[in-house]
Amino acid sequence: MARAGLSTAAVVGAAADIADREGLEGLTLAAIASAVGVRTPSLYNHVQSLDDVRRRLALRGMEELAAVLRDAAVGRAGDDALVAMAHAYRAYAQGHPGRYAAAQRAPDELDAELAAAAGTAVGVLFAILRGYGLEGDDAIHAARAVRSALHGFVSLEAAGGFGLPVELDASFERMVGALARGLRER
Amino acid sequence: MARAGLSTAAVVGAAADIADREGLEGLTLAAIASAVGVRTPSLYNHVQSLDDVRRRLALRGMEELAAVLRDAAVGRAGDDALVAMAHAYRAYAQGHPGRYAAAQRAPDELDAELAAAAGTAVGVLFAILRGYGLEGDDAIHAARAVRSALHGFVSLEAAGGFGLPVELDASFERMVGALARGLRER
DNA sequence: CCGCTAGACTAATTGTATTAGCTTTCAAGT
DNA sequence: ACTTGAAAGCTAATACAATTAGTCTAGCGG
Repeated sequence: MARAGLSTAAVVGAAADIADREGLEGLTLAAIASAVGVRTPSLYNHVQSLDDVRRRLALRGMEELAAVLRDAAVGRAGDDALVAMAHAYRAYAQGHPGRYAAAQRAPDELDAELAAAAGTAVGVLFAILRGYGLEGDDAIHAARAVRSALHGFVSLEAAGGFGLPVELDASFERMVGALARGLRER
Repeated sequence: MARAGLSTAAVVGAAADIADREGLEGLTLAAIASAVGVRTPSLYNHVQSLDDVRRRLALRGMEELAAVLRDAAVGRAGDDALVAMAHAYRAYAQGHPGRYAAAQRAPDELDAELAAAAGTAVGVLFAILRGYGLEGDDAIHAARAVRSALHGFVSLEAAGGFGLPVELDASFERMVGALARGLRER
């Protein structure tokens, strides 16, 4: 009963570590409680439910991803910006697989915060696309294609979907290069 | 106790329906048992565990996907084949989201059947790429890019990750067109 | 110093997977 | 037809996760 000095942020932080280490399915209230040194029901003083933890984790992941992308793109333009952003994207997904996976959940309508964070991340992409002269519908379609390629690659990579992990860096390089070419030559 | 005439295939079939309807998380032994009109423990006469069900579901999904892709590509070549295969891919993922999601799990080393099914599906893609003059490493990198784009698109689409689902068909068309161009112009 | 609330706890409920052991059906062999 | 044995159902029981209810106390505001 010695106050554990817990907080919502601490709970979500522990959840993030577990999700990154064990995967999203291994994220359990019991595991979180054990990690922060408390009994499971005590977590309910800081979060509403396991699903609430997942939502907060998704938000944190999306915010971190948006920040990483922005940092990568700032001060760059054109292919340079696109390549830097793509590598930052992949690095984040590799370094924080649990948070990245959590961030891919549907926004849930009510969840304005998550939608805002996602908007920030997509905003970085749109800024880069503007450097290619893409605006309006063209930019929307292009952004969807770029997101598809990046998300698809890191998802398949994380799932071991590419068979032998040989030459994955080269594959990614080439794909990003092809994306850049596709954006330029439209 | 009137023999329900159950079989492994029937269990997996019910599981496939549930997964497509409710999502992979909604796939529970209790739900399957209820669907086939049996008590939960009776399922163990036909499958080894819930994870075994998931594995068999993944196999079925990958086999179906491979068949669908082959059917779409057969008798076509070049852009025609690529476009047809891409649309078949998306249609399968949309029509059978649970099976598609199940099929994305890691092969698990031992699972030669799933690996073989995945090999068949990828083989269709390689055959199409050969029509673009791509062989060896070039084909591997190209296949990874195409798979990334397709999987990324259908995943984001299924997760509602694209915001408003406006113009998604057009986005997909354009992305596939860009893929075709990218393969040609290398 | 007092009291009250936030935050911890234990106990209990529900739902899931899984195992054990019993029972019944059905078909194959006599 | 009769026996019998395994396959396929069942109930009962265990273990673990999420969640709720209700209790207790630390430690801060007055």
